[in-house]
Amino acid sequence: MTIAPKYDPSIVEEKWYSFWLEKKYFHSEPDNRKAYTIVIPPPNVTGVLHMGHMLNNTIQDVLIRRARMLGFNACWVPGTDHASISTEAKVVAMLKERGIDKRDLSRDEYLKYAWEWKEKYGGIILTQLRKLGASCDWDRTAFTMDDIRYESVIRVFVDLYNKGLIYRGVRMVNWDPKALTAVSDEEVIYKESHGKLYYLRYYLDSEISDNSENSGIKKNEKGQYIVVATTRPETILGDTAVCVHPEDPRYTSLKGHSVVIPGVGRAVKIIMDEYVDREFGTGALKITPAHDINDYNLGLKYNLETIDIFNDNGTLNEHGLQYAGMDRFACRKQIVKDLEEAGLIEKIEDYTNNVGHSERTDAVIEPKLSAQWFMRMSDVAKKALEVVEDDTIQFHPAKFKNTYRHWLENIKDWCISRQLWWGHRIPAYYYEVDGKSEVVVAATRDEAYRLACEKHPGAVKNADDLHQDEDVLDTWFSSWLWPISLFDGIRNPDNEEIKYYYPTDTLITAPDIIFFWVARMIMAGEEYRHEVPFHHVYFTGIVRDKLGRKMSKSLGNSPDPIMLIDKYGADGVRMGMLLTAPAGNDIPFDESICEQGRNFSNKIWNALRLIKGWEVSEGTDQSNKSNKSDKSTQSDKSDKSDKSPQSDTLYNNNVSVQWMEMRMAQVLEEIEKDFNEFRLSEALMKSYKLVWDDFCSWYLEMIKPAYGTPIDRETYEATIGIFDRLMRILHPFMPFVTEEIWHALAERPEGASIMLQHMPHSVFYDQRMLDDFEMAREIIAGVRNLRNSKGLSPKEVLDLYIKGNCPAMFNGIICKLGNVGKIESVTDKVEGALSFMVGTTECFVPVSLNIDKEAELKKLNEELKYAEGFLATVMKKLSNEKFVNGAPEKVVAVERQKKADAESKIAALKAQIEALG
RNA sequence: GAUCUGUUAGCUCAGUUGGUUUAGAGCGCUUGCUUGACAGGCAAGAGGUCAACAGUUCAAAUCUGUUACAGAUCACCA
Repeated sequence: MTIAPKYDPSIVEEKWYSFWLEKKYFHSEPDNRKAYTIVIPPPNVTGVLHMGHMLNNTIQDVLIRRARMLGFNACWVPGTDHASISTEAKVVAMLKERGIDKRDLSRDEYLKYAWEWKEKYGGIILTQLRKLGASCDWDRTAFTMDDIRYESVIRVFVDLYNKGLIYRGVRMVNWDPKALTAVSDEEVIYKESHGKLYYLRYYLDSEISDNSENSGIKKNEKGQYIVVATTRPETILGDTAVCVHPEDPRYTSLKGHSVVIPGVGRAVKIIMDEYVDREFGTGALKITPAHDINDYNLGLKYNLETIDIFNDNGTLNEHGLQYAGMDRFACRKQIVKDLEEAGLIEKIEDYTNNVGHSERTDAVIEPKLSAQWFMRMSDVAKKALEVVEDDTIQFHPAKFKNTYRHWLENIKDWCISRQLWWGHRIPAYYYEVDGKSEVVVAATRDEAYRLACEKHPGAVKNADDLHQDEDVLDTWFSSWLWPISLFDGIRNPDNEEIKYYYPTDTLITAPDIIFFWVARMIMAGEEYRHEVPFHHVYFTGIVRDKLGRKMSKSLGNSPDPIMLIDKYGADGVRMGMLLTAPAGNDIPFDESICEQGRNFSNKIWNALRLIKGWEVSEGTDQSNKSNKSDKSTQSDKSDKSDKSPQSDTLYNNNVSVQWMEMRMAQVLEEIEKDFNEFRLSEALMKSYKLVWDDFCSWYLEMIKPAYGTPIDRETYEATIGIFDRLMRILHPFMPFVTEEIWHALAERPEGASIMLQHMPHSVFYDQRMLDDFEMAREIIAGVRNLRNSKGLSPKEVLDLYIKGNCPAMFNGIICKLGNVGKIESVTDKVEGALSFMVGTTECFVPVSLNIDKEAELKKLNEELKYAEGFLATVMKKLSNEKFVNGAPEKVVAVERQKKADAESKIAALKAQIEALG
């Protein structure tokens, strides 16, 4: 049988993924096992797979595969969200390509195109996830706008409206002039931008006498004026007042006067309010109630006129005078030019401030007054905070609790309406009564009609006369129901599935949507299930490039994940991503870590090749295989005789198997702990080392038969069994290569899969034996080091004399791996031999070549210096009376042992130095 | 500006209620290997005054305070 020397993931991955799909091994139905549920953070339909998805979904797959192997009924539900704003942009672009203008379409016609687009491109990410090995229950694939989810959203809206938690009102909202919709506070990203601060001259409409020295009133040939600083000179068109601080001596004389808006000619009142910061600019503030939230509030307080100067798309409307029709930024340029020419600008300074941008379109947000729907947050926020504070929901890492708390304690009402067509249309219906608009909210038009008739009998003739709200709901208003609506828990709160799968177990997501999504899911869970939606939230980091920059399309610094998979295999990429990704830490991504993953697959592959290449001998003589190995300890070196186990292969193999079993149990214990604490990268690293270091580098070398000789069946079987379990441990991380190896290790029944096997559990292990092996390992390393540093050939057989404690159990293994001819215990040091120490044990290796005395002395003196330094730190403690009396007995005893060991080591080193010198 | 979190080897990170032979891992680096599984490999090795200072303690990478730097979240004054 020949196996290719290099592992080729491409064929293997294709093969096993189809196998899993065909057997429906990812599918889950409620049964009598405990459920372990994960709902995917729905990627939006406009996206393609990026590195963030790779990380996020790899983690989900690891957790779900592990849960499945631990005996849970694991269910990972995939899906996508409709992303109203982003999709709108895509669909409009598609229409444009076909020569269609959105404005020429009716709502229904437009939606037909939108669905067409969604059907065609909306599933790309989910398809790509299959290449990653994601074990999602694809039969459950959901979409935020499919029937169940759509209806759930509408019902929730109606319910919250009836509970008084949803209201409609005219407020200052964040307007996205590109998407032509309002967005929520969370969808505004403030970016530092370099602008100008313009100092404008507002002339007084009438002369006043103010002779005070520090008056803010200036004068030139055209008259008296005050200076107002602004970053947005175009908004003067909407000014309806100028405000100064009532206690600002510069402006006290202005009380009751008016000033003229430069270039506009309209006179506006001077108002006095403490809101103004006297230190900033000139201490005089122009008030534009229609375009600034603070100005708006002042407008309400002083009953100012509100002049909206913008159209929805950011151009100026009829209030923009000669600038009407211009874009707001073009207008700014022009108005500055005009004012300058008119001598109305005092000065212009460079200025840096933060400007809000739309998260989706990057357009500069325009504060705008408009009628929108809002959800009251204060009560739901309180509950959502509680369950995180008391750890009913645990965040990993926990530091995100702070961020979460801060947001919830300062929460504002959520603007949930969007002026778009693609989405869940708000179920509010309007009609007129005596010229006044009335509204009813109901899940269906018929129901709305019934309500309207009840409220105002005779006002509406038939259902078709009701006018439904044109707006749709924020996409997050559907995502926040995801853990519930996926199992139809809104429409059918008592159905089997919701009761079985909810609450879900772990949510894996990026920290940047902690408010958008995590917090709101918790609110929805409390509101509709009176139960949290998940018990753990695992926050991943952000994938960055080597230079620490975020990966983005515009920078072009993001590798194509599918290309990476083609190059390194899905297992390799999965491992690469996870190795450097402790929870919440950013990942400086470098392709080379995927290479490490690929190399690991290859290493496992080659271990298989080795084992499969062995000839197995039947019916071996078992004479030397008594159970003495179990009792083998340091003390039994005396019963070593001519029949020593040093050359007894069966004995050595038996010891090796025992050691490997215990080592595996020990590491499993640590891995289990890591998983409980969501330390996935640690768990992976430990698994990696268990396979590569302990299994490949040590265990396989220990039992490897000499060339051309067979291995005994018992050891062979044990090795297959160990390999089998190692693959199971690794399977959640590297599903493909482990499935392939697992099948190659033994004949499996038709349809068998590693993904359905039980995860090995830690069992009892003998720490003493593991410690003894550590010592043997150090002795082997010592011998190898001697060869290396002295230029001795690995082929030259050396003898080893040991003075001091040394467990004999591993002597045969030391001989094999160190190429040692014999090991003898001595009571005196051996003359003319090279030496090294392991702990307090001295090892001597006689060699034929001349010993470089000087080099030896140098090495010994360095060791001596270290040992003496060490002893000094120990003595410092022991000579401190307070330590000896104050520290626990155990700690003092350890220090005493350290002292004794150090002293014996120093003595041995000194003796060796003396012998040389 | 406010709050929070960090700072440990060249890089990325562990280090759990202070004490376990004067700090661990992976990668990288250095040296030597055509070793009958694997150069996508093997063996060995070097590398850190735990950001700085002060304090608490018998004992500090670990607890407290100050400073410096970095990051995150929120807010934002024209």
